[in-house]
Amino acid sequence: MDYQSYVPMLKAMADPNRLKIIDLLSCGTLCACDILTHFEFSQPTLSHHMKVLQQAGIVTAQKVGKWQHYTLKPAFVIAFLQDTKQLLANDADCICHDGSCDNCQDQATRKDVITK
Amino acid sequence: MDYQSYVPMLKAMADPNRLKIIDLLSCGTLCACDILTHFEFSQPTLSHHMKVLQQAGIVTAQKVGKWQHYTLKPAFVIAFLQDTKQLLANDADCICHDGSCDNCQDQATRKDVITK
DNA sequence: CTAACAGATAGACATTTATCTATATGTCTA
DNA sequence: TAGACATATAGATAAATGTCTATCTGTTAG
Repeated sequence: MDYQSYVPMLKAMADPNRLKIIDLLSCGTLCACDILTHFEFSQPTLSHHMKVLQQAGIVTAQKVGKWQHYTLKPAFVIAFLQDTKQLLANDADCICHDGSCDNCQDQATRKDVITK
Repeated sequence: MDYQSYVPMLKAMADPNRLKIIDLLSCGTLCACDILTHFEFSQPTLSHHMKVLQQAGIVTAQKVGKWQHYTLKPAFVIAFLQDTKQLLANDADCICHDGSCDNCQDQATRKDVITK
């Protein structure tokens, strides 16, 4: 599979504060000051986290007057779920390349879990 | 949502080499020496990465003679996909707690993406 | 029993990262 | 135009992390 975009997404998500930000934004667009009310850290720290999320392609920013509006990118939601399913699926994309390795067993079971 | 197990999983996955190990194991059980052939780093480094994956609940180890057999935990596959869907879903579990915030819009669209 | 092999542990080191304070930039309002 | 407000940037620092070499433990085979 292609790790080029998936790994940066995982890195950006692998921080409890940023994960909570994503959770907040899964609700919809929020400005920085609204997000900040949910945390104990400082405003520059939030600014840093938002930059990380943007660079990972998770969030977009739109300036409206004084406010910076942050939105979860639909493309991220789609890509992250697809990449995750592809990673954990034991299917034709198995790294053994031909699906014939001794380890390519229990495919049906794994697929059940992933597609349901 | 509950970040207690999800964040450590994300942390463990957010390294390109460990992600490749997970990809390899999504094929099925492998011993350490087999995994090592796919990488440039040293044996102690692999040992370190496998420990991280175990502590995150992603992988189980079983010693068979000299060999350590590593397997992707089915519970991880299930939990990680569920947590991911719950995080990215814009549903009743929205952090606003009552689904009534101004931002709770476009729910139908997001849900389409996640459940299909 | 000894040597070879698989893997784990210890400790060091360079890099990354999450955070802070101080300050700068940009925007609105009185 | 001045001041208040929202956000970004700069620079510092402590902690975490990925990697290495050296060494240790445990298992198998001769």
